[in-house]
Amino acid sequence: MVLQKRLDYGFSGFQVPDVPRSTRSARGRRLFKRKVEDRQMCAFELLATVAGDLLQERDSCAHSNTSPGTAGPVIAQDTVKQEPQDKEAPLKVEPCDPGSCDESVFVSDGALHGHNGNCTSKESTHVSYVEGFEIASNSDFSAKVSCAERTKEDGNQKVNLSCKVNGSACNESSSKDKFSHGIEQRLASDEQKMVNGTAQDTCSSEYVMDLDNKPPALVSSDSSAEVPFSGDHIPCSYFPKSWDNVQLVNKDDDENSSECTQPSTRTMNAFRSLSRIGDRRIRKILASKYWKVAPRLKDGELSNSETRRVFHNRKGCYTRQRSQRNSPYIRRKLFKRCSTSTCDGGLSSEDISKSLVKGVNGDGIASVSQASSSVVGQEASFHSRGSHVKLSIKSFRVPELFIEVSEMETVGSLKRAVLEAVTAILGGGVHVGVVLQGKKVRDDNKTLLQTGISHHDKLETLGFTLEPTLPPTPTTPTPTSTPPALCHEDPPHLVPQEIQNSSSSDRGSVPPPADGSVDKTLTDSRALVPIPTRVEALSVVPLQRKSRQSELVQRRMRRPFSVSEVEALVQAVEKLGTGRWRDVKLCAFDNAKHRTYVDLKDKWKTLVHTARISPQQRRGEPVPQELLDRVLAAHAYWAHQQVKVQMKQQNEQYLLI
DNA sequence: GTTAGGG
DNA sequence: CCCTAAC
Repeated sequence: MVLQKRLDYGFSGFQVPDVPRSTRSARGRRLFKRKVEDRQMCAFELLATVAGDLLQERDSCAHSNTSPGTAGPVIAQDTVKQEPQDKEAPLKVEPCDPGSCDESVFVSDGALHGHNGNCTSKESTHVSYVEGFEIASNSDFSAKVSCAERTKEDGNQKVNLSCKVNGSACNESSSKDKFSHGIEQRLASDEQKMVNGTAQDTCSSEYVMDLDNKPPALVSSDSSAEVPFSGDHIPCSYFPKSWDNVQLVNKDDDENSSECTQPSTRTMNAFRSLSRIGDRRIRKILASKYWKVAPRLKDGELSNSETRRVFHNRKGCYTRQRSQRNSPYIRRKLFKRCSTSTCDGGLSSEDISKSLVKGVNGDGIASVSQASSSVVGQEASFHSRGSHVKLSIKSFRVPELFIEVSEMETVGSLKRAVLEAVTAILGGGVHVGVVLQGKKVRDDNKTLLQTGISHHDKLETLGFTLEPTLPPTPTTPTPTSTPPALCHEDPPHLVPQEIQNSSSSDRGSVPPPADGSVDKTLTDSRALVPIPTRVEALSVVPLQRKSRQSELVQRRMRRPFSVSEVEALVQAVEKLGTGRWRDVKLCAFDNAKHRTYVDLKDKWKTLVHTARISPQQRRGEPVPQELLDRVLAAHAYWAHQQVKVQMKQQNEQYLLI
């Protein structure tokens, strides 16, 4: 039995066929490839690793998952049951509106919170989706439940979301009712939009329904049957509210998930296990140097009231978030680091104002809005002492990365490809832009107040962008006429200001943060860390990882040689000759950190080439012909010298022999 | 780390 | 300007 599972991880467009690899047909592979190609895949190690492991686990279960006695996409109610492993009360999920969910049901997750997913259902016919989940704590339910059904007309999935969730672990009945009611309300409100075909726009932190053209219940009892893509994929459009609260289930689940003794058990265990894997991966990533990881919460650390607040917050932000395009973004709890420079009022992290950053458009803009949807219980209090604008950036829109994988590639290859794509971007510099009311704030020297960012102003229109360090308007110092230091004239330290100014932009380095208060705030907060962003699609082919990766790595800023630099180079080469580029560098460009000896060598190469072509063919800032003549002369001279040296050496060797 | 050369 | 083989 292959269960339709749907795990959203905050990325859109990542699809994995729900079929054991061994049974994946050629058609399936083609479909998969097409899917991968059609939908721009987003890249994150998180995504790759999670998805890959999901596949592996799912496959491992699917292999032993045949239930020959079962016909059609039906899972008996009892098969969905999960044997509780802990003493916690089982999570109970049931459809509240059988009429609208007659062919579909529910699935719930409880695994992430330490529940064991003891799910029961009424009138269930098949498990359709695990729609997502909120990871809150192990003391309260937070499963997200959805129903899906196949429309009889066109086979499209119509989504009926009228499910009732009862978290039996939640002892407070009012809380339960509130939660259930909230779920119902929210799901019901979305149902209409879903059916109306706006589901693609429902990429929200709550859930995303993907109106796939595939029927949801291509669930076959025969795992050997060709079920290349049973409408199942891992759209990865959902990102749990707070990865920090993702809790690992107990380690015994590893064994349970591998046992796969019962279809439902297998599935649920697999799901739980997969979720945990995702968590593990997520944690791994979040623990990387690119993230500021908020303190982990231990199991049970969240009280029920906190959980309820989480839910409430979810509800609060839902309507905003669901309006987002189905675009990848990542939700992340980011505690603002309270440093003396940013929190001179002595505010603790609890004082951090609460804002929600969300992905907005294709430009990778994350906008900040005051919202009561703080991920984990941060209070929405603008502690505006000293008129500080306090922002808590919780998410950034993730740029789309196009991952091209051969259909013959393994999931591992895919993972590596995605990883490299991400690494390539993260390895380079990313700087932060500020968008206010849709306009990019370019003046870094303005104060927040002057820009219109203050604690008085509403911050809904404030957004941030993460951009490659390639500056659209380079702040490269304009070349001056002052020639660089020359080895035979000036001491190396007397390098023109032009070069010295450029010295801070060495290869791979991020331009220093602007002194503008906007950027200062952001950089000081350390909340804006290089989440990969790039507007253009990026592609990676696993088989050509190296070359592809090279395209992805942040390129150095292009810094055309000024005439004065050329003159310095020519002069140095005239003296030192070609082939001693390190000496040339030390002699004439010692303080020009952005000019490596390789650069000088390359420049000489281009100078020689330029001197040999007609002036009409030359581009860029014209180099005086006099300099070019000297280039040719020096080049010829040193070439001749080199020949002479070689001849001499050959003669010596000949004489020795 | 440098140099040389292809891309 | 990048990459890398060769040293």
